[in-house]
Amino acid sequence: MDSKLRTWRLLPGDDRYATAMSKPTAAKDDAAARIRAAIRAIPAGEVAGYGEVARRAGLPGRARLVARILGQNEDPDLPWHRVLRSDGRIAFPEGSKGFREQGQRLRAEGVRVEAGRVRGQRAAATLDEQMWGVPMAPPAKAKPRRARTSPAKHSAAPSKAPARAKRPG
DNA sequence: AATTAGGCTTCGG
DNA sequence: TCCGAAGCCTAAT
Repeated sequence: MDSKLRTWRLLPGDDRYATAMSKPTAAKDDAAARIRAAIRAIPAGEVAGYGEVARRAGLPGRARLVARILGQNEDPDLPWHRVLRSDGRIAFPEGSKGFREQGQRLRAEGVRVEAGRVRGQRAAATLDEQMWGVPMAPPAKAKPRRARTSPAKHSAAPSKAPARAKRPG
């Protein structure tokens, strides 16, 4: 009864083959690995935003990828709880399992969490800020940073069809 | 192959 | 603080 079960493989010719082979698995694994590394690099008692983690991983603009990686993560040692939204709030829905756990994990490290928000450092925007605890100087405001998140469109309607506006915050 | 729904997002207004 | 729009990525149609 095992002769059939163990030997089939996905081969060229099978229509699923092209799909499987076209996936840039290596690149994705690499990105995921870097993201996890960036998260592990956040010291206990400190926090960082999704976007910041992405930046440190060399993936500017892929904040949501960070969220996705965390969602799939199975490594119990990964300090996922140190990753917050850019405004310093916990990303999970208030009252959810994850929300509570993240809050308690952070508090266990001495981080002040009030109403689902971290007080003190609003999810360090930069390495300097994380190391020094405070921005060295007012960031002026010039920050054309946002590669892929938020286009900073100051006017006019989209020339193309309105992209599906996702869930309201 | 193209499109859609959704999510641990983000920025600006 | 809340809301809308834009960009990212995956699984399901």
